[in-house]
Amino acid sequence: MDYEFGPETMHLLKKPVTIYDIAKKLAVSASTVSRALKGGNGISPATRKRILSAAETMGYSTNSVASNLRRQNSKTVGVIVPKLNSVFLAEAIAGIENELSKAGYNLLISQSLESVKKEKENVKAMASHRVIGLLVSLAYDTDDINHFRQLMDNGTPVIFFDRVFENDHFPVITINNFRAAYELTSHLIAEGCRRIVHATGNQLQNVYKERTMGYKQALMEHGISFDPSLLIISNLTYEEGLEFGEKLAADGKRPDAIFAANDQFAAGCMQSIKKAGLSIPGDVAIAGFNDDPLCCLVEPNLTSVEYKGFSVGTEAAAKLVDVIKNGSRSAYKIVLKHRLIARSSTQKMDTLLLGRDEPFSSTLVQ
Amino acid sequence: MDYEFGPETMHLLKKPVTIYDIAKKLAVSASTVSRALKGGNGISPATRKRILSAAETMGYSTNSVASNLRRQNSKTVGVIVPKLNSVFLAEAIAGIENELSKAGYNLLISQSLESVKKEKENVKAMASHRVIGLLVSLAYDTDDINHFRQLMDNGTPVIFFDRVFENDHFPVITINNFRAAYELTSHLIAEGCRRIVHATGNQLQNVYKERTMGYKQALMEHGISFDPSLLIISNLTYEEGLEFGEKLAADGKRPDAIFAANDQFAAGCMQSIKKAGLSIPGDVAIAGFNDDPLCCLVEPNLTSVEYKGFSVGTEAAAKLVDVIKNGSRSAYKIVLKHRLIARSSTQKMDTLLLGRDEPFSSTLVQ
DNA sequence: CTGTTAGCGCTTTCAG
DNA sequence: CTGAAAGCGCTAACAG
Repeated sequence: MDYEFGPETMHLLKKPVTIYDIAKKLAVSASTVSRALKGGNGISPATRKRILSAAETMGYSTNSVASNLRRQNSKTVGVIVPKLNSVFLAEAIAGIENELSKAGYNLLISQSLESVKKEKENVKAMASHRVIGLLVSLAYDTDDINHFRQLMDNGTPVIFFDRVFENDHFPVITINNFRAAYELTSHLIAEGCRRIVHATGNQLQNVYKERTMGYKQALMEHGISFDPSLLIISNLTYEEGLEFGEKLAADGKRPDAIFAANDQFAAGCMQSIKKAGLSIPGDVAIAGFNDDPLCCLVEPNLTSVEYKGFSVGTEAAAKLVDVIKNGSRSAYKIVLKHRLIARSSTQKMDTLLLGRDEPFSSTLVQ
Repeated sequence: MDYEFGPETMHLLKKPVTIYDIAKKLAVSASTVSRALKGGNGISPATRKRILSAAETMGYSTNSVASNLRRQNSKTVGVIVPKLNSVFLAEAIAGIENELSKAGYNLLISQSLESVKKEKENVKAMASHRVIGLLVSLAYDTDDINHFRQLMDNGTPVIFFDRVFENDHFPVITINNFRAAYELTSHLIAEGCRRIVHATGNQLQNVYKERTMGYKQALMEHGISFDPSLLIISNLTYEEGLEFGEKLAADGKRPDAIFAANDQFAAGCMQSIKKAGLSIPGDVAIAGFNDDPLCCLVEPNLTSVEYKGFSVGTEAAAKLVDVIKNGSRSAYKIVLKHRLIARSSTQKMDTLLLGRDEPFSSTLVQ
């Protein structure tokens, strides 16, 4: 048999066998079959066995579409992320899938491609599919979350992770971005840096806004006045990092450190700064954020903030399962651990590895 | 209003509005509402307008579960991959989502975690959900594809990509792994390497098996006899690469090149070999496979075979859409372009960049 | 323990 | 152009 069911040959297809087919064959009622199939009580072991084996031989496959409609419950969870091809988000989704499949849920996934517009469409699709919960990391330009309102109104739990919007209605899962950036900046200052560039993203996004605040706070506390010309807003791609590094290397009044809000940008900077013949961290110290695997591949190794996508995903999914099953909310904000990992890209002094096994903020904060 | 719909407060939830609610409100029939909503003909512009605006204000959201059941067509495509947190697969899935969402389909995604057992469960779940098509990259230990049989039998198109199983029933999308490995090995030989290690994965997997064959073929054609002790079967992680590199550096009768079947392993080797004080490519040339972004981050830059996950995903999805819409099969095998990119990790001689803009094998092969 | 019955929300003939 | 009626496949009262 070959792979060629054209519009003309459709009639050749066996159509899926239903519980009625099984029922007829065994001369029982459909409800008996239904009961047998779902494995609870209220049915004799004998008939169950007959039904199960008939189902097997007839090639029966539950129609969950029908079942979902009838039970008003889809066993499907939606996930909306800005993009699927990012190490962090891929890790997060892996964590989510892992957790959710354990709980017997399926995953409907879509990407907003960093656009609120598509995000709104995605939400609508999720609503149509009657997902029983939604996990979301917001698009680059999302600046309010009214488009999630309707879902919430009919009781569908929505949980935000990583790129979130602080609010009083939905749980939110992040790290303490402020604190992490504060720690990182303080580390740079401790290494003797004074003119520290901060390259970051859209300030509408909590993650970037908070990191910027942490950066400013650290400067302030160390008596360094904030220089707006050292704050760079960028899309934080590797390429933009490259470009920025080039410009910086040519700069007469060159900064002595770069703190980028992600590792890609930092790696780009590193590349072009090395190419320009400057030494790292001697001339310019460089730090990133996320602790992407690339941190240990570039030379010198890149100082960064560890923030595991997999755990974020796992945590978000676990929280969702909890909310679905218990219907209650135990915390509206979960702050996950982070860890500053100082590597050679910032260690001008002979300092010790700063990575701490006792990270700053651990889990649950109400 | 707060986020706390417990089992006790469920009655507070507005339940979703149906077409009947709209119908009642406007004193028309449900079928009229249905027609209006789906935007075809057979309805007066005036009533359509009324219905549309009522739907809007009432917060109507199509119940696609019901609609799918009725139409016997789910508009949902399934994706099963060995894991979600791999650069290649994340790229592939991004490509798939991109293509499929353009066509108006939704994505049900699951990972087999490299286990046939879970893969089988995943297939069952996909079948239950009545996906209208399935895209699959196989698990590490999958050695037959009978578990996809039933889906095919009721006419659901299944398309394999990357890790595939050659067969006469389902389309398959890959690159010419044999050829790519052949080219890469030949390149190493041209650079003067003679004792070339090939580190690869499970030989049940087409991708690894074919690469091994390409490697052997190149050796043979250049009069180098195949030495089984130079063929390493591994899980190809970075860590295993590190380990292997260490062992190799200590080896008295050291090989002069490593061709790893992925970039992670190659990068690991590079790391520990550099640490051991050997020069790359002087003492040992190293090449990987996939052209992961890391290739341009490590030093020296890693020679690899470009094979873009995004295009593979896009191609697979496009093919699926085609099959779904036209029901026919135009080719059972699609071979995508690959490109050998020689970088400094293998260029002992002063050869030119080997990257060709006219790659070897382009698209469609029947 | 098993069967009957009545829908879940939507689409689709078929009549008007 | 609109309405009535039937039913997709399954589940859950409710009877027996």
